[in-house]
Amino acid sequence: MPVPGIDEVAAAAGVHKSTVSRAFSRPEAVNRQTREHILQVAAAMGYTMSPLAQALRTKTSPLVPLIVPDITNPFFAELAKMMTSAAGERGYQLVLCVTENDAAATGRYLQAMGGMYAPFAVIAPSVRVDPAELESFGFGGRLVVIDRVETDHAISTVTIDHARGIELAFDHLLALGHTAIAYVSGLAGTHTAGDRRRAYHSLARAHGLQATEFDEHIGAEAGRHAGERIAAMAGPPTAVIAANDMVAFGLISALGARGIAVPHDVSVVGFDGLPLGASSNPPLTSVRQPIDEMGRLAITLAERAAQKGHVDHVVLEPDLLLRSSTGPVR
Amino acid sequence: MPVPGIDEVAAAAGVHKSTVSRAFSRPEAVNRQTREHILQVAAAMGYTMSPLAQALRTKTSPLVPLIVPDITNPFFAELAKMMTSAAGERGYQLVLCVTENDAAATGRYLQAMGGMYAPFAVIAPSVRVDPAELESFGFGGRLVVIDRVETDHAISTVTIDHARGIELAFDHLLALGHTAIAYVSGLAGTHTAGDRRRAYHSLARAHGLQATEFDEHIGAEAGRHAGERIAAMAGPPTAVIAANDMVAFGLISALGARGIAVPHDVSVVGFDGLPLGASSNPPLTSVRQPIDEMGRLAITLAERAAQKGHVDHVVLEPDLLLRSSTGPVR
DNA sequence: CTGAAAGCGCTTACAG
DNA sequence: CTGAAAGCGCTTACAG
Repeated sequence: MPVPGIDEVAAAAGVHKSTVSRAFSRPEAVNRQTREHILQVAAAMGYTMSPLAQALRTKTSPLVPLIVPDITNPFFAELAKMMTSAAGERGYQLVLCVTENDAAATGRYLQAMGGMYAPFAVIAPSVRVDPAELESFGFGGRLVVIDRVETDHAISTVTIDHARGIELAFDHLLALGHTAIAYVSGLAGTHTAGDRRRAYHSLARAHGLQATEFDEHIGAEAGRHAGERIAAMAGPPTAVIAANDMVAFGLISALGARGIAVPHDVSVVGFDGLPLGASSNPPLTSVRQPIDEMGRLAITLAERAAQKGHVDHVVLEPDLLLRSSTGPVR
Repeated sequence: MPVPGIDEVAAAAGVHKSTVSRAFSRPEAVNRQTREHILQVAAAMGYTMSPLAQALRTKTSPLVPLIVPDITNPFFAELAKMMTSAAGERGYQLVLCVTENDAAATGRYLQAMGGMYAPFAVIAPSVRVDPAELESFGFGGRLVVIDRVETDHAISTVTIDHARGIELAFDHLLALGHTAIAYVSGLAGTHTAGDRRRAYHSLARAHGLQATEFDEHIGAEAGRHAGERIAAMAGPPTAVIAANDMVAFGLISALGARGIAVPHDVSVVGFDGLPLGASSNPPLTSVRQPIDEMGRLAITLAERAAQKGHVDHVVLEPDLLLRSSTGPVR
């Protein structure tokens, strides 16, 4: 049997379709008995409203796009998971859009989702976004990006205090007696990337320590590459801060392959605090981002931007997740 | 300026909106000059067709749902990535639906996507799927599941030969001289899970070896738990086959925490062949599933089911990805 | 090849 | 509280 439409339900219930419509969408606007009868008839027929027709007519839909560069990156997977439930709790339906680092894809997704009457969008970029360009895709300021943005543009943002995160890692290593602390970059060109490495360099300077940065490749491969370089050094660092957990995994892997044990020979701290780090060898000490809270806030800010035109920039505090990849210098 | 509609474009181009519609949707049905003029005018106005209105009118859309239990699981993330491009190449738009292991969510997603006129759906289940129930959600046989299905139901499937995969791992370990080979389960109750563990047991029997199975918890936690148990054993196995890579990671982590080195003290082989395994410590030897091909095939089978009602069951061959987590028995 | 009309499945002022 | 009508933005036989 084919799916029944609103007219068939109306006929079966002996009312006009506008009454059926109201019974579903504005229940308080219809007589209780009528409504219950309609709902019963509808349920018996297996009727559900067409979200398509509703969206077309009302020019709004519950679909909210989350645009991420790569779902295979556990950080974004975690973010997607958290935001799916955050969105669901507020009556939205998250739709995950993956750009695969295609520069034009963000615009296409925004355009497409605008056509679906998405009320707003959230973007976790892989490269620095141009707010002016972003605004041109029909969402105006009904956008929140999970990164800083260039200027004081009308786009809300949620980030963590990256400098504070790096400081947490640095201080932890200092307290363990380390003075030869290196940094492995390996993030694409977001503000996030810049903020973290800048924080590392100014911390090194402030403590009168030599800064050693490894900055080739992206992600786990950056870590692996740095591991090879470190293994070949005459006076290698005794501790390394990785720009994120994936970088740290790659680093530890490459070090291990060359007989350098973590944390025995070198301490490593990651950044992100992914659950995956609890199952790495050794379990990874890492600066934790409150991903759940970031996701929740992104939805809240986006709603506020859409409804009242507010633009906010909220900065959350990271904390240090102590596991087993760091130890005293020896 | 608000987004222009088809009528405004028609007016600006001096034609009827049906001609504009044709210029976009059936270009060969309109005079070349007229068409080019329309397209130009439309482009100048920034016009794009409403996918919503199109879907409502034609009762078809390019949206195809991929339903997965957990996007945080790298296997599903990998699958989602591969299928996004496979779908894109064929003119579809993948929409990722995450159930979070909520049993009723699959039905809800199917229902919702049916309402969006999705042409078909693909499901990567976390528990054994009931084909009869699945068919009740409006997709009929326009469904492919990535797992075996119970009976010879009218639902297409794509899987790999799990028994062969386990055999590959087992033979590799045997060749390395291992005779005390354990198995860590830790998958939810799909056919995939059952096929793998059955294969292990029958291989052990066939070779006259003792079967030792650890079967508590799910995913990385199952691995960690097994690691603790193994560390406490009087005569521990010298090699372990993990039901998937996440289980293997957890296992190696727990073993490492107790001073048991892989592969020096025990060899470990995973299952899935995730890219992540290249950055683990040590890099993980694993039975690789051809995820890319599985994704591509899922789309193909689904199309065939939707268009011609064909149902297929294709079984792909895994291979062994040799990395560094296995070594000769000592 | 192009236009006029009907209709996809809903919602929402407007009457009553 | 309920019904009748118009309309969201398209497509597609049907005429011409």
